[in-house]
Amino acid sequence: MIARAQRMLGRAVLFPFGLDRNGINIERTVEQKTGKALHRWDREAFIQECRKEIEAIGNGLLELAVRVGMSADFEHTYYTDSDEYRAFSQAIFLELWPKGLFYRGERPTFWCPVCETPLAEADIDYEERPSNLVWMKFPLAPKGEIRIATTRPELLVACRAVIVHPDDARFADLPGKKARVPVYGHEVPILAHSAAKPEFGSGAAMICSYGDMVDLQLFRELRLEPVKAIDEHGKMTELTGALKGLKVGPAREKAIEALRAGGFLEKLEPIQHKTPICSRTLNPIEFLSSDAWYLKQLEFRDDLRRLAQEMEFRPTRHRQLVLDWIDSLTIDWPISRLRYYHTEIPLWYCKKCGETLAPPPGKYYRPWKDPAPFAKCPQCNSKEFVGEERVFDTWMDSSVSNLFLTRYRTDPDFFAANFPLSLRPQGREIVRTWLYYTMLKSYLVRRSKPFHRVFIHGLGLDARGRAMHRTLGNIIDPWPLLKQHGADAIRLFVAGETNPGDDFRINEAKIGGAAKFVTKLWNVARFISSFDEPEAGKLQPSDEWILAEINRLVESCRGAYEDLNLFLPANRCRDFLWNLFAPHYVEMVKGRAYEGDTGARWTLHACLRDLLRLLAPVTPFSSDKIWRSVYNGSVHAERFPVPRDGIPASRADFTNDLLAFNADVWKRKRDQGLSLNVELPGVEIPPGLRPFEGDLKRMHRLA
RNA sequence: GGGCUCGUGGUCUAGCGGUCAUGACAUCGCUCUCACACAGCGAAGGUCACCGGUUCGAAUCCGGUCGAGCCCA
Repeated sequence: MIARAQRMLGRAVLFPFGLDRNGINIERTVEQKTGKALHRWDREAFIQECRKEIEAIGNGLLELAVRVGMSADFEHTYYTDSDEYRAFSQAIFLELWPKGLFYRGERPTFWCPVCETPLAEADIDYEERPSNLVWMKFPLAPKGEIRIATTRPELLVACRAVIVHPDDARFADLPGKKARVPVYGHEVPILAHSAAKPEFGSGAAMICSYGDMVDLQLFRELRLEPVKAIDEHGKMTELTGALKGLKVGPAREKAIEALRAGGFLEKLEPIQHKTPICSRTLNPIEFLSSDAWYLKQLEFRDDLRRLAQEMEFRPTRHRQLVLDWIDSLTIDWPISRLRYYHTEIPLWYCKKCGETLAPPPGKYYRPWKDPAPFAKCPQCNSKEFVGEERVFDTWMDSSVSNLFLTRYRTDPDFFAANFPLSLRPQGREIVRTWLYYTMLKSYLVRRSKPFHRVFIHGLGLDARGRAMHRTLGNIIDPWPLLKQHGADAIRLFVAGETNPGDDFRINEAKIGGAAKFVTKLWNVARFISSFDEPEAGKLQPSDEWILAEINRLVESCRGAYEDLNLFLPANRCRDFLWNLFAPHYVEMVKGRAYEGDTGARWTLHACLRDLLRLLAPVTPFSSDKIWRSVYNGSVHAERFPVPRDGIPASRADFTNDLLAFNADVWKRKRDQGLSLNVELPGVEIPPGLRPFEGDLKRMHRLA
């Protein structure tokens, strides 16, 4: 709708269509369909399977995009899993490589035990989930005990310290002493630290590798030695003794039993616990130390905040979403994933000296299968290399779509003319990923904002107001709605339901209501098209009145479209046609129109032309169909109308009186049980409406 | 705990200082009136969340309370 509106405002619009087809989502689909986890597949076979699957899904989406009337350049649809796109994504990586922005490190990060890969902060959601707060007693040395509450008793073996708040009087004498960890028996120091929350649990917390973000920070800060209690598959390691091989859930139960048996368990308190989960699988994530590639981002936060200020946002308040996200970042971006259907990280390692080697940008590199593009290691002259097996986080690809589309690297003139792009339209739910990462990449590559304007739309919600989720099973299939009500009705509903940026509940009854409007438009057009359109006409006061009204409509709709607001035109046009034009103006001038009066005929056509053009971005199918059959060419090749000169705006001042008078006459007839086409004697035209006397008398058959 | 939104008839929404609060969908009644019964006309339905303040006057501005949603901690 935005593309169509911008075109009708006179702009040349580049609206490429692309599908992001890399990633864990498609891999998960294949895993679930075949019942075979990725890491048990042959890599090549798995990639083939994913490709087959994504082709079908992608084609379905493409078909849907066309059917709903997206006005994109479907001739040049791009796919992020094409060799060309992947080569481009790798090229950006390789371009940034010499700048030292990437580093490799072994450190604890977010880890999804289901996907078996490290994740970035952006991949993590938080959800309130029921949990047990386990109250335990830790013996003190030489005597006494301390009460500690935890939600992660299975991590006892990895406990390396106990903390209490420095101002907490209950524990004032404890810092400096030692506590003995139940079941496992090792001693850990009790420390005063402000990270302890006095009001949570007993006020004392155990610090384990790694239960949560606080654990992670404290291990780093206090230089504690981590213990690996959970492995990459989400199972307990042999260090946990009796828990070995269990998944986290059962291990927790068993740990509680062990505490109970040892007399350490005090009580279980059911609580709602904010649990970090993988945004794709919705499984609780773990904090695991693993080897990963990182892209620096924390040091650029001030610049990114500045870029966010330099871009215009629609609605303006949604700028806050990206600012909040930038503020909340705590680690650099882990960009490597232990997955297959992604863009490969284009790196090789020297087998002998371990040197990391990066090839020149340009080609599509698959280090896990391709021969190394090097003759010898520049460090040690060795001729043997190992290809990197890991892949990029998909957002590494998605975050360069703007550079790809502006032909960075391939067409300098085109790039110079089109970067930054004028507009990024996208959903609210991917601000912290697509928008944020694109800002980061454009900043690193060009020190520039990626877009002039960012349009952030809301989400379509189900009937109960919940966002649609595969796991919730509440996804609404658009096809039956399209078949029943048509694309225009759905578009009109979506545009007119809520203000720009707000979420909207998908309401089939209201889509039906929108469909009625489309029918109404069609009927009005049919009526008007039964009259020839004169070159010009002698305008009567009624004609000038409706032209003054439509001038106002044109002006407000143009302004709204400029501002990327579809809500206002959708509603104003509906209101104008249904509540003003059709029942009042059309009825008033019918008599004249049938008699061939040029003023009425010219005005009817003028209004229809304006309405069709104003509605074309929202209801492109019907607007165009009508335009083609009544006038010439396509409405989509037209510009928006402009207010007509020579119509006094003051003519619109009659509107309220006219509406009131018509309603009054209709009411009189009905009170007297008269049909509308029956003559009604004895009605005076109010003095204020004298100019309309002729039309009003004929409309109501006033004697 | 912090930030951002928002609370208007059954549902969704307009109005953002000044006549009896807008329209849509749903409900009810009447009507085939020469574009349209996928219509027209009419009816019922609202303490504009609550409390206080500013003002001649507030749904509309200000403060607070309560509630909802989202994001972040």
